[in-house]
Amino acid sequence: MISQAEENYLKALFHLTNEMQGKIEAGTNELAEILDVKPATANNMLKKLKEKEWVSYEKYGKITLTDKGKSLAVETVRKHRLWETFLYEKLNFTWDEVHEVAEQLEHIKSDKLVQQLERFLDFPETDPHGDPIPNAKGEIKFVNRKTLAEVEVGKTCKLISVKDNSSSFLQYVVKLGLGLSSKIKIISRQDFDGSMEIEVNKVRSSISKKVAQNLFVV
Amino acid sequence: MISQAEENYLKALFHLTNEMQGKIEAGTNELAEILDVKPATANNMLKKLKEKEWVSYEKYGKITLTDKGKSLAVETVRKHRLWETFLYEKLNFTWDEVHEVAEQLEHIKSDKLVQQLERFLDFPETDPHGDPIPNAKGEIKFVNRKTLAEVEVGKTCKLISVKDNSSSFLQYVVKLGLGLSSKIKIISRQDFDGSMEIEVNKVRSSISKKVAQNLFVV
DNA sequence: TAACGAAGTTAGATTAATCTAACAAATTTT
DNA sequence: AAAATTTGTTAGATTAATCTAACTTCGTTA
Ligand SMILES: [Mn+2]
Ligand SMILES: [Mn+2]
Ligand SMILES: [Mn+2]
Ligand SMILES: [Mn+2]
Repeated sequence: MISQAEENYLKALFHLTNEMQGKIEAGTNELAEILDVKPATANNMLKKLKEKEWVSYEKYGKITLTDKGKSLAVETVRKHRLWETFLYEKLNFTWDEVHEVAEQLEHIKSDKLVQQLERFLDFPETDPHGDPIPNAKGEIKFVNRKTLAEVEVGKTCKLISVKDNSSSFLQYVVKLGLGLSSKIKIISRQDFDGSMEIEVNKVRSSISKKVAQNLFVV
Repeated sequence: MISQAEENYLKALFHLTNEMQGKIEAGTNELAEILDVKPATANNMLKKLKEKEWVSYEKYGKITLTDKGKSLAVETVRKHRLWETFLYEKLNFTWDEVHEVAEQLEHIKSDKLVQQLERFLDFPETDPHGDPIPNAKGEIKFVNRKTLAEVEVGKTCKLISVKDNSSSFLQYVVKLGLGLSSKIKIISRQDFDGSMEIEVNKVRSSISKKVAQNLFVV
């Protein structure tokens, strides 16, 4: 029986290796970092995951998910995003509130629950942050997207998802007048720090490069 | 922060002491029994619960919940029954399937979730087994009920709740043609073993005393 | 009331998940 | 290539929840 901790590690590895543009392997420290544990702890867990054949990794080497590990991770991601959608669509949660509770709900073990929840939500394709929801077979509908930081000055684009799911970031995004599907026009960009001025619904704001890199657009 | 195990112990104590007719205190062994752990384990946990002032108990003495402990237990019962209702009403679960999943869902920590779930379900008063759902203040609408074993021969009564929530028992109840609100007529009762013949929708069945004691009627 | 069986407790071990501190290897910088 | 920095590992300790085996206390019955 897979534990909650194990599910969290596999999910984190999936985010690091499969959902990151141009990355297919992860390191102990970055894994520890996003799980908010010490590297020693992650290292200890890695040994267990390797033993169970959910990751492949050798001492001092890089970490990758095995097929089995990836499929377990995707199942957890699927549950996470279905629950976020449920909270948002049915229980009046805002998009900055759903993540924390979904972190707990994703660990509930019941195949029927997931299947019925998906039907109840009418087979949603994306969660409240614009991220794709894997289907029952573990297939993920990939959307070609880039970050706002990569868009040229003068162009207009549409926000389709956010990278950082923290409530502080999401609340800031709302404050900028942004939500999923918002049209964003790039007014100007500073060369030296990558900060930029954008226009949303006729309102102009200045945002840092860091912020722009956390907004995915098409 | 209260752990899942602690919540399970408090809930079990609540069932033993507050929801059992004519019982206000529990023993270590029966507590261990319903939680499916060894007496030594329960004893160990009892020390922690006492330390946290959620139970009052002295070595070799009886166990009772403190006010704080009772209120925590009721909150967990409330969540359990709301989730059971959700699974039954919205996700097409049958009444013998809801308990196991609710055992997990009851531990999710989010006040907003509980409050919104209750609203979403339109403030249900009872769960799929006929048990009352405590309100947000922890108040429970008590219904005067007796077990089928106590009903006189010749009388007709109505099933309002079941004591045993195990799926094997619930499936047996369904097989008898029974569900909540079913009318049951007592045809006869054997003196020596308390078994009885009942009639439900013109169909007669014979049930043991044990079964009759697990059916609550008015 | 003494003994017996039931109920309850203690001691010591185990497992999972975490930590700190010290150490080792790998990579980058000078 | 040596030094410095970053990355990763090990050893040992801690906490929560569980177990088994042995022991103690309680309550009932002869
Ligand atoms: Mn989680
Ligand atoms: Mn999300
Ligand atoms: Mn439970
Ligand atoms: Mn119930």
